[in-house]
Amino acid sequence: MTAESAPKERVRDAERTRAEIIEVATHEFADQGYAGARVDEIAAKTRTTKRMIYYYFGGKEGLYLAVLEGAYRRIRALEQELDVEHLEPVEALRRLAEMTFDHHEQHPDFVRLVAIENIHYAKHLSSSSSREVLAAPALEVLSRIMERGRAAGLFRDDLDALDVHMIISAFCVFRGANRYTFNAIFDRDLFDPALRDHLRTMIGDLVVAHVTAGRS
Amino acid sequence: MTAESAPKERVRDAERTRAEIIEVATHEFADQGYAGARVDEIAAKTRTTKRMIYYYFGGKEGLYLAVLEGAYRRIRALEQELDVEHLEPVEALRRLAEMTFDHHEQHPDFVRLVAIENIHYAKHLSSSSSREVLAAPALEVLSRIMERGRAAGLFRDDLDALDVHMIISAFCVFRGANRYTFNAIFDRDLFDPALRDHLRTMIGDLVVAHVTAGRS
DNA sequence: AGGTGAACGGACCGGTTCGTACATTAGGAG
DNA sequence: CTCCTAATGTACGAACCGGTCCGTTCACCT
Repeated sequence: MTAESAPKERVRDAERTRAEIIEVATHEFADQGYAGARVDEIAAKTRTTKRMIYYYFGGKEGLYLAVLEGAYRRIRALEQELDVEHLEPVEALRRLAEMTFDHHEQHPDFVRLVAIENIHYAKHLSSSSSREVLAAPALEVLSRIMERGRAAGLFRDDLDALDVHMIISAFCVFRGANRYTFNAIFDRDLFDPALRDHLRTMIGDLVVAHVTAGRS
Repeated sequence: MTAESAPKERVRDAERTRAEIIEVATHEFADQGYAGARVDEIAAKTRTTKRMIYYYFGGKEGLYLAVLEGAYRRIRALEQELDVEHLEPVEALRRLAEMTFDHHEQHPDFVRLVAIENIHYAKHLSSSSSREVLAAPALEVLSRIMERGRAAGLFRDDLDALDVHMIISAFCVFRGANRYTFNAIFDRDLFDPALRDHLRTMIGDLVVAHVTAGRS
């Protein structure tokens, strides 16, 4: 034994193979779309063969579903980490918006997969193990912030948390999902590092202005 | 001659055939994506044959490009109609936002084609007859409104028109492009007629709150 | 050690799909 | 009327692509 801590490099390792297929497939589907992605190509970029894709996932659609669920699972895990309970409502809201912003910037594959899934009318997401995968924890955090803000008389009292979530989401998703056509038309790269802080501040300003509108 | 005004129903009509192909292809590409759309299927839904697609557009990619350019051309034509010069800045801005909202609601195919084009990194849009097709007239209208708003001391003076345009666009595009996953996750159909007025008012409120933030 | 089942590889198949060669007709010009 | 070309239809080919068949090898268990 040269290394006892290392769990021994097995030639045959189901979990290892499965995970590698998912990883490669995530990039391929995100890059090419569902119809555009090629099972042969995914297999080729793996250390294993196409046979294994069918062995583990049943087929192209099964693989896509696994990719989608994996992506949502990872995102949900990240969302659950955020803790803004200790901040005052206005600052907490801004931070939530900025964290969503960072989040979407750091996971372009996820943003693209969501766009692709929408092209397919979310039919995979609708069936899947929906109820378990879904339910964004970010929304619960937001609800709490807004409750506190309302109680303190800082926020408007006619607002729905889901509406506010949509505003933040729309901004951050748009930036990632539409950056290419936006750049082609307006010649502005929304992912230009020099623009990042500006946009990040903007979504904070925007949502704060909205929930505090009418209050001095 | 049974009808003199009717331009005679010709059996062979290049423009007619061409237009019908574009129309059908627009729906197919918007519905299935580029890779998902089938040339045979498009041809079958036309009164003509696949041969004509290759005759007029050279191939699948050429057809897609023609569809994309046509969609942008139609949208641009609509944008040029809007006239808010007679309204005061705040109302004008709200109206612009609401018109964009209506606009995206009435042209779901366009919204989907933009999403699809982004999946392809806007490579078709970037090459194409870009400079001519692009340049959204809506942005010029917006610039004028903001200039007037600033001059009247109603708007903040540190805002960029393109930023404001992005906010409006993000909201309206998100509603159309992400409605399916949003509905799957939050069980709220963003195109539910009962919700329409609420969302329409919201984008107006949002953008007005943003540009007037800090002003009493 | 040897048996057993999970994990794996590679060749292959059948339908699909983009694209084309070739034949044909409509309809206007002269 | 005739010719000539734009416009159109039919049939087919070749590559592609998702999916499967069959055989092989590894790792663990007794």
